[in-house]
Amino acid sequence: MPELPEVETVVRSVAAHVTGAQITHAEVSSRRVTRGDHEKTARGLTGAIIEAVRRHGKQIFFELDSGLLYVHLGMTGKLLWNTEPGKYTRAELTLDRGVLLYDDVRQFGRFEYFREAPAFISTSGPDALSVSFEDFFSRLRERRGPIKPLLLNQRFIGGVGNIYADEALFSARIHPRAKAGRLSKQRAQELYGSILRTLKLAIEHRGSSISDYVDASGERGGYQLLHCVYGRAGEACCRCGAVIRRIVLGQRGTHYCPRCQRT
DNA sequence: TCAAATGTTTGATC
DNA sequence: GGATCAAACATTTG
Repeated sequence: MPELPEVETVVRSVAAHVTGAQITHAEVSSRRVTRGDHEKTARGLTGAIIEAVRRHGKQIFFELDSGLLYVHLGMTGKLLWNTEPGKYTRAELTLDRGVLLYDDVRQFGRFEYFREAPAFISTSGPDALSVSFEDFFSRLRERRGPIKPLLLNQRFIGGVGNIYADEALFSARIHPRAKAGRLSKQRAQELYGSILRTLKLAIEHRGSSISDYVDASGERGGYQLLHCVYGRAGEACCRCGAVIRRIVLGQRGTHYCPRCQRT
């Protein structure tokens, strides 16, 4: 479900409620989102104090006074503050000042306690909002494949998902099949700037709500109204009027303007 | 009934 | 060894 702007919005709304709170009780029912050991997560969280909530790419870290809670929303995960648990509630944390739920229909997400930061965290690439152009460009040049799937690769940069990859490529006028390593420095600069601008603007609009994304307070985002290509196949390009096309690239639906975007 | 959905991991293949 | 690609995961919705 969520990409960097949605995760950032969730983190901000959750952090405002839970920073400094103590977890008095933890119910964790899903073995899937805890990768097998839901009891470990429930035990580790009980009694812990939440010192901070951070985001790296699409990953969320609740820093505790002992250990950490790692949350990845996957496709359908939600963190909800002070709402009633439902059919898809996978974890319920009772805090000294309210209740935090983890809901996840498809259970592609994760909600897991670790005493020490696990190794897989360091395999994630630099956050899309923090990576420097030099780093971005030098690693871009090593890649021979198409640019779109590379932007979705979280080891390349963290945080860009299917919506914002398509929107950023449109903004930079780059075709999703363009070879990553063949982009000129100038076009790479254009892309880098487009990624940052697109993500920051989406954060200002509190993310994109395509189907059911909501932040911790149940609020929908507004950025979907500003999408130029994502979900607009068959409609007119807002820049040139050509018909927006949808193809499948790297197993993901990919939307682009065949006239504006060059390889 | 089929296709598609804001994502990642795994295993095969180049 | 690395990059790339398809399949798998589970469920809903059109």
